[in-house]
Amino acid sequence: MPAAAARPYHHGDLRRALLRAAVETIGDGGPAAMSLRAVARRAGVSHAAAAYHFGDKAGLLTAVAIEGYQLLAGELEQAWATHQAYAEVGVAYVRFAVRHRAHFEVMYQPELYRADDPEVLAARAATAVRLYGTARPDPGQLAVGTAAWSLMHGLAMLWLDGNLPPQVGSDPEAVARTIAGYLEVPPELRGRDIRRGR
Amino acid sequence: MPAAAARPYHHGDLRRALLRAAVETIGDGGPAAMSLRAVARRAGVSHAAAAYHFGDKAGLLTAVAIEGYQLLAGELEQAWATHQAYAEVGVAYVRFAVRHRAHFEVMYQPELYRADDPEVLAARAATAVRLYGTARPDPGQLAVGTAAWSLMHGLAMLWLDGNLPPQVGSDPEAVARTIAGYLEVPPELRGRDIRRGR
DNA sequence: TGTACATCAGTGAACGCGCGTTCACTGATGTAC
DNA sequence: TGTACATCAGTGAACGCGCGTTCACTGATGTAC
Repeated sequence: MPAAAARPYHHGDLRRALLRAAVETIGDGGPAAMSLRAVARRAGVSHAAAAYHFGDKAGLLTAVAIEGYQLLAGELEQAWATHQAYAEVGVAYVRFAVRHRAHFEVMYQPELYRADDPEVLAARAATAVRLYGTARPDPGQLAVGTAAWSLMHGLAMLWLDGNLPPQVGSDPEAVARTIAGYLEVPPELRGRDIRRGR
Repeated sequence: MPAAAARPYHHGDLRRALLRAAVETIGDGGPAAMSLRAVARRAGVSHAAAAYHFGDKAGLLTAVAIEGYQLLAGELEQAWATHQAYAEVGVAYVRFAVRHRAHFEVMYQPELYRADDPEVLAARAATAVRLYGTARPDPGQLAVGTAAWSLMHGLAMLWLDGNLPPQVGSDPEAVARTIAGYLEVPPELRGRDIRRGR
């Protein structure tokens, strides 16, 4: 067992700690503010340690994107399992964007990381399945799914950028639920419509 | 009249040329790739000239944002004037994002520029009026307008990021028109509905 | 239980680079008389 | 028409900075025997 007083030479779980530090750094200043050096400073290690664990800067951002897509897929799945309502999947999407802003901002800027990484592709595909409701959408599902995704993605983006007028209020999930009601989703895709208590 | 052969010391319209060079540079590599030096190189002048005309880097990006909002407001207004259909305003929004990608990417990252600049605020307000159909939307207009804006903004973002599945095709305006059809817009806000030829 | 050795984890210094900003300057243009 | 002078537009060099990457190294851990 290492001595508890002085920091041990080996961290124990530095990779995870660096990942968290990266997310915090992005949360503070956006993806542009994330440098390997800034992340290492926050984690209290030398910047070479960050390069050691992730190879290079793109490797670290790729890890952030993978974690983000996995988190998002999980939350969308849980929303559907809990509510059985398509609208609530959209609400969960917006909630994820607001609560995990750093992940979200990285995920949707593929030029920041290695978007063709197998783990990225797999995690992103898992997200798409939840958004379209199926792995192989027919044309109708594709159109509705793209509309729903666009609706929630747009709200998330406009919200995060602070571009919406102040009158829309301060509760992004409520806004998401409201505007989801303006989308004509065919009943067979809709699920149990909790807005009307059915 | 200056000699046509050798480049004259005075450019004539260097400010405009630098602005165009900035847009081209952002178009090539995204906002992160835009530096005063890269822009000046592209315009064929010293980088100090760029600082002279715009004060600093944020000043140049502010100019890009202003131009973008003015262009967008003009195109939305023209779309309404031409089609008298709310859906076509949305299509014009997506078209603008695709055709003026560089402007669009800067506009919606307010931390890149001086978002509180009076010209920015004015041009952005002009855009908002076109999106909401009125300068002072009532709650219903606000909700529908936010839904429509989110829908088109989300499509534009997902399209530009390359995040949509390939099955949606290669014509963003057609996709915009399709998904606009899934939005329940009250008839009094809708305008002449060109989808049904009325 | 001990010992040699391989491997893993993290360090610290060095490198070259592009950057934003500043500043004294010079070339060109406009204007007052 | 000319001349002096102010102002505008653009230059080139210099500065200090943070960055990503590389590399020889060292401390710590695990393993074979």
